[in-house]
Amino acid sequence: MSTKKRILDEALTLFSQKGYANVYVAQIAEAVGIKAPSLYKHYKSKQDIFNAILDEMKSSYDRQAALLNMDGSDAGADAAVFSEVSEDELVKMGLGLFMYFLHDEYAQKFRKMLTVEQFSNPELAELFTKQYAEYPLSYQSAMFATLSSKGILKDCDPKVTALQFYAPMYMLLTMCDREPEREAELTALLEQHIRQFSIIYGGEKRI
Amino acid sequence: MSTKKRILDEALTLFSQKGYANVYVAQIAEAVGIKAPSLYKHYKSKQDIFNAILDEMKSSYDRQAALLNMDGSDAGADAAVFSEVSEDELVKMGLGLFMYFLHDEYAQKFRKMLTVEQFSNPELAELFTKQYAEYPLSYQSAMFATLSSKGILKDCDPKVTALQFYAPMYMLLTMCDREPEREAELTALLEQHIRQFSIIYGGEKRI
DNA sequence: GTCTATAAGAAGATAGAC
DNA sequence: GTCTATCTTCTTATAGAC
Repeated sequence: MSTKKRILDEALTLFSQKGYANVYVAQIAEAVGIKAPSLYKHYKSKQDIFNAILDEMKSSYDRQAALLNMDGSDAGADAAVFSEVSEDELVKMGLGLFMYFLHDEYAQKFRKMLTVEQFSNPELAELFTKQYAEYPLSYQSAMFATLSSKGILKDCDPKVTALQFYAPMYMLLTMCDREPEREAELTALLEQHIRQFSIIYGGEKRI
Repeated sequence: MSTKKRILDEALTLFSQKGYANVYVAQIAEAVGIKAPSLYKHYKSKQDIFNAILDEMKSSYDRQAALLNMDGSDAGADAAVFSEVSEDELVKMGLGLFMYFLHDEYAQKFRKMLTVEQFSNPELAELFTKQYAEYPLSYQSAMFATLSSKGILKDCDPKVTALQFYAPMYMLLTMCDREPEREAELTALLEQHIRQFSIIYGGEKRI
């Protein structure tokens, strides 16, 4: 990997652990294996490194969303898939997605960095809400709307239903971020959540 | 108010906005209306100020929990109260609690500070989880268990039910923290959440 | 308890050799 | 592109007068 790219990687790791202000350029340089002044041949300032990470973050979200079909463009089609799955399969899918977001290094570091920097400027606050609330909620909302219209799910406001499905998952994810040693316990709770949701919201044709 | 106390107040305000590392003792002093060196007559270091805030935070939580009967000691009694209320009253109570946590300066600043500092040490991570997940969940869990046993609520795992009730409220709260201008919109969503929860989980005797 | 002056050191960034 | 040496500025903290 190029030095320029490796600087971004190591900086992201450090920023996600300590926050921007607690990371010194010398630390980033050391992690990369060079001295601090060399770093300035690649980026003109520490802030410039942060901005580059943010740019990367924005474009990577699009890639990731496309990968997971979570860009909101095809929720109807996904709903068609969901409508065929059993409760066990729903659990498997939910857990799989959860594990991906929990363990994917890139995703986890982005999430932590945005978490600790969210109040440092309004642009980051908006990005945070979009990424971890708006986008997933709008996608799931579209999916639940389709499922409701087919009578597979109880006929409730899909936006609220999405909130009730997603918010617990997100809370458990952030708990795992803080206390990774509790992953097993929290994952079990996640599974219970999905099963109970499926029972409570299932229409005649239980999903 | 004593200078010593005012230092804590102003420091908390600044820490919650910018994070510990981005706040300089000179800024705290200026907010209090004194010069930085004077501050060292009250606290021996910047870290000492942070620790004092943390101590205050811990004890204030106990006071607050007692005030709101949210210390888990009396969830059964609260359930008795809940079992008598209508859906409208449940909404009113939920919104009231939400508004308190959203607008109470102390509560909001604590929450923001803990949010941005949660990964800086394991003790803070644990405190965060306790305060914003474990405690509220265990309280509500006890309450829902009582409601279930009385047939007022569907007979589901109370821990999961609490998660599904609380996590959406907490998510909306953090969204308001980031983008206060969206309060009206998000509060409306909160009300829908409570109403839908009440419908979905209501037993024969709808709460 | 508050001030001014200042020490001590950390951290971002640059200069210029290789 | 990387290094050593260095500059500059910022920041915590102390000394000592009032």
